[in-house]
Amino acid sequence: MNPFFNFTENSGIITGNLDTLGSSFVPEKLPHREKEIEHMVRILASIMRKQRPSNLILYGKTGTGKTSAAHHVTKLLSEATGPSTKVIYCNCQIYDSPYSILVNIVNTIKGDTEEQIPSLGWPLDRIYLELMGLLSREGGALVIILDELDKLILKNGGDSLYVILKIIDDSVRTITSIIGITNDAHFIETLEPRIKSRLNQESVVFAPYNADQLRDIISYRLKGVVKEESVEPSAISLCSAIGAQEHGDARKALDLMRIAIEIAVREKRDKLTDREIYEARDKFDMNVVREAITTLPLHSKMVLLSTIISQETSNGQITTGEIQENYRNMAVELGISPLSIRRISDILSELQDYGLLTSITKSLGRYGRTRFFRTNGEISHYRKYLLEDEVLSSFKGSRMVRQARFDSIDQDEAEKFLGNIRDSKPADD
DNA sequence: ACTCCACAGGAAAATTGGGGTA
DNA sequence: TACCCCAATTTTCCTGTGGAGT
Repeated sequence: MNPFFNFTENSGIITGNLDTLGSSFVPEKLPHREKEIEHMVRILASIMRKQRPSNLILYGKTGTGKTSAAHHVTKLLSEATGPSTKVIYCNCQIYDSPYSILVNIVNTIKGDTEEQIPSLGWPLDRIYLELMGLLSREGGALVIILDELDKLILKNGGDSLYVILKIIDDSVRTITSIIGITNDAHFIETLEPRIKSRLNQESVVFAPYNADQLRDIISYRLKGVVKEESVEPSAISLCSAIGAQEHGDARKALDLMRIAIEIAVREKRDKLTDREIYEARDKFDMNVVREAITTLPLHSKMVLLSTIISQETSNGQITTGEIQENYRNMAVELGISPLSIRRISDILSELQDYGLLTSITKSLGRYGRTRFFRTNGEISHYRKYLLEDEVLSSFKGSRMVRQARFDSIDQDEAEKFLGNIRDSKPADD
């Protein structure tokens, strides 16, 4: 018997495609976002009158439907105007330079029928000219969706945005407009005035969903995917409650539901209850950490491993200096040339951004000012995921000895020093 | 009040490596 | 093949900083 058939036969509770619960799926309707969508439509409607609309900025936390709404509205727009309107979606976490964004725009407009330009090698102005050529040829309208716009500003100031705003001015035959999406409401304030004024934006705020709204959303998305009677109402409520706790994050709530259904199918259970939701949550949290760690570049992994090794032996928070030292030793042992101290400092900040580490900056007076780091999750999990790396797997059995930076100081002082660290309260950010 | 530690983090220079061109 | 351009990454250099010691 082919083992794969086990998975087709008993999918008792499933009646449709689970992908519709994924974050990339754009549903027909977005419950509880009617007002926001109407607002967006009203502004983009200028395109129908061959006028340039204001640029739109969508604010809201993750999983509040900003991206879905942008896709939804632009899809409606395309349907209304036909192929003369081009919509380009650009995630600024991936396309984070003027260069890569322009390449993305040009290649999307060209589509499959024309030869794409290479993602590296061409000078910026040549790509820009190419784009201008395309735009004056195509006419119509161009809507550029810039998702995670704040990441773009963070990375290289307003430069990228400036280039894109320039497209708007320079494209005479094509109406060009931007939809910026961000979860950081303050980022606009950090922009240079010349960019801020050119952005002349309308903003749409996406408030977090509450548990009731999340329940509606989940129920709506579940239609046609699973048998209605096989999902207990309390499971949906629980799922919504968890999503509501996570600042009204519909993405997380839907992800949880999807994982829960997968668990139920795999375990051949015929009902979806709270139990599956709880199991899904545990799995979800683990997966996020695992994904974050295993996809890290080698040097970042080494820095993280240095951190957890130090933390294990000192059972407290450890300083940048200690991590640096461990990292260097590790590099020597592996025969890899270490990165500079400055870079490690940045890597530590990155690890913090990923939520793998937390730090507090503390001044110890005579003993300097430094950050104290601590892992966020289970050290054993971190270690397990890190050691999956081929290069780092050689550290499996071996225990690295913490470099005692107190060798030169006497024991009392060292104790006092450690005491300080333990007593220190985490900063409230 | 002043010093000085051990860094943080900004800015600019240097390196790396893909891709085009002669 | 040698060489130029370019963006991205990393290093080098630098100034700034909070608070225990003095």
